[in-house]
Amino acid sequence: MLDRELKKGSAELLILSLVEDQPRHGYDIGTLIERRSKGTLRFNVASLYPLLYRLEKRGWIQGRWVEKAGQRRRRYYRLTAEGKKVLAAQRNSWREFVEAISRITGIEHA
Amino acid sequence: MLDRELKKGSAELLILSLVEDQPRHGYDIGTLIERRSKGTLRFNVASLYPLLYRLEKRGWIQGRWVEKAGQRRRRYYRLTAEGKKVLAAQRNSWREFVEAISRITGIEHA
DNA sequence: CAATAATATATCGCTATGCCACATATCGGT
DNA sequence: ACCGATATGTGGCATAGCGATATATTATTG
Repeated sequence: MLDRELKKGSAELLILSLVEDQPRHGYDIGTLIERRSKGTLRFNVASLYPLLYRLEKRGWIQGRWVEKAGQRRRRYYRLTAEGKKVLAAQRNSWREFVEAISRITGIEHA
Repeated sequence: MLDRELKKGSAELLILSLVEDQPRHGYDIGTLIERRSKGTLRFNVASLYPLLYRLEKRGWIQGRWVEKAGQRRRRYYRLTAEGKKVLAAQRNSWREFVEAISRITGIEHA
């Protein structure tokens, strides 16, 4: 119903936003989304990790393994230059999308 | 990533909202969504019609054939009592969803 | 110290969804 | 006669979501 990019947009938008300021690893991203949304949003690992691989393959994020004594290895993802552009575009798409739904359903947002 | 209801929510929400005030037929719903969203949202018929059948099967909308001379038969859908409840719930879910995304991505809405 | 929870990444396989492409039918305009 | 708009409908493919399951390490708690 919306163009392909927009539809996948909300999931991708969340991840790209979270790695914007600092590199984060998958598990961190998953728990952050759940906590910050107060439980409204939840990522299943079987969706989250494959999505991270897709984003990396597209060159929007770049991962690297970090191993520290006393903790399991983690793969930290940072936003690439290309990813920054995509994030900006997706933010606009999201705004447009929400406005469109508002116009049709009559829902107002705080 | 969101619960099943929420995810299908946006598509269902649009349809339920549009048949809230008056019965509408499928083609009308499709063109209305496209026009009111100024092209941002578009329903493919191969998604729209099956979705209408699903909503009717669940008892949220009720369709009836209307045949008038000088036009092709149309199936008009009206919102059922059950559908009204679902619509109210989905409006709340949608608001929650948008707020959650806003909190995580830092996007403000007009 | 043994069991359990939390952390962290990973994948199989089922189901549902989206949509391209195509099909059918009627009406109005050119 | 042809084409575009209106109107409904479907087969089949590609993809996404996710429950279930697996593996490995560290922290906690009885």
